[in-house]
Amino acid sequence: MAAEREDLIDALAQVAFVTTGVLSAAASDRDLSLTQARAIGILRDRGLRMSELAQVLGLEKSTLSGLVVRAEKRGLLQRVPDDGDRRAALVTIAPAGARLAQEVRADLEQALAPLIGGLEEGERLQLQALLERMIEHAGTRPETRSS
Amino acid sequence: MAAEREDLIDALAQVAFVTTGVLSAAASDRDLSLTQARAIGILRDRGLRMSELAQVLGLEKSTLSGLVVRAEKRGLLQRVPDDGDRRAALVTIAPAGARLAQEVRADLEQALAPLIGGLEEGERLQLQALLERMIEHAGTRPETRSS
DNA sequence: CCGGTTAGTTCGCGTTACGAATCAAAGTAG
DNA sequence: CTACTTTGATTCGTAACGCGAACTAACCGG
Repeated sequence: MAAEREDLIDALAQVAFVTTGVLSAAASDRDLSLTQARAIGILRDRGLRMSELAQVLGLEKSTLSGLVVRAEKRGLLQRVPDDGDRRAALVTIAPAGARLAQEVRADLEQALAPLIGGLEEGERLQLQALLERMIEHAGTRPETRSS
Repeated sequence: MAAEREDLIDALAQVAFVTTGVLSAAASDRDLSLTQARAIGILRDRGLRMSELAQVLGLEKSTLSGLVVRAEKRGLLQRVPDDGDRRAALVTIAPAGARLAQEVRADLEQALAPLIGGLEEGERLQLQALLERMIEHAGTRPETRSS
């Protein structure tokens, strides 16, 4: 039964690589790095502070600075000063960024279609439910990083 | 029903990021890049030619060269000449690399434990089966990259 | 042999990411 | 009100990653 768990890990890893690979390709078609694509995807809904976004992405603040500067130069993101704390900057998505995010998302969906297309409607829902349960439990862990 | 599919995509992406994030952390604890970790994971079983490994990883041959050189310097991989074709080099895992792969894998398993631990035994098998079906259909697609 | 193809390597370049140092704004005594 | 510390973010130097173009070596068909 330990072997079973190992196989699950393998399957998870493989699917993860395929998914990120596809996303990375869709992103780079639009001159976005995988991380930039992630960032605009995350900011689709809400704005975040630099430090918050860095944590979500698992990056150092210094790394994020550069990333946001580049994205801002391209008009994909924008930094607005957080009123109430003049040190903090709120990163929000700009119209062009939202558009790009939409496109990348569409490409991702299309590229993954053959994978999930092989599943029945009910199986898709099952899969989604299982994945969402996993994500829930992921929140339990405080840190993804160790160093 | 389009919304359902979108949610599945979201769930897939999130799980993919968590998984690669965890793996990346486990790898970097041992001074391995995510790609290096992938490489030694792939070579766990079988040896591959440079070009084959490059394709599996979705990398350019030139990129792989550097990666293998660095890994070889650390005694993780080794290149043996392919007899029958003196141009080709077979990349195989070295003892130290196999040990590291084992460790990384153990860490990955441990880090993912809370996620899959929330599932019943039967659900785990279900999930694994669904993921494996997806991977099968992934093989149908000829190329993961576009440019 | 000789052109064409295939396997790998080398080189130069830009991007990504990290960590240490720095700076400004907040918070916290005393 | 003036220090001292903490927090949010940027800058700078450095290393690794990845690409594409150019190159070498070996195979392959005539």
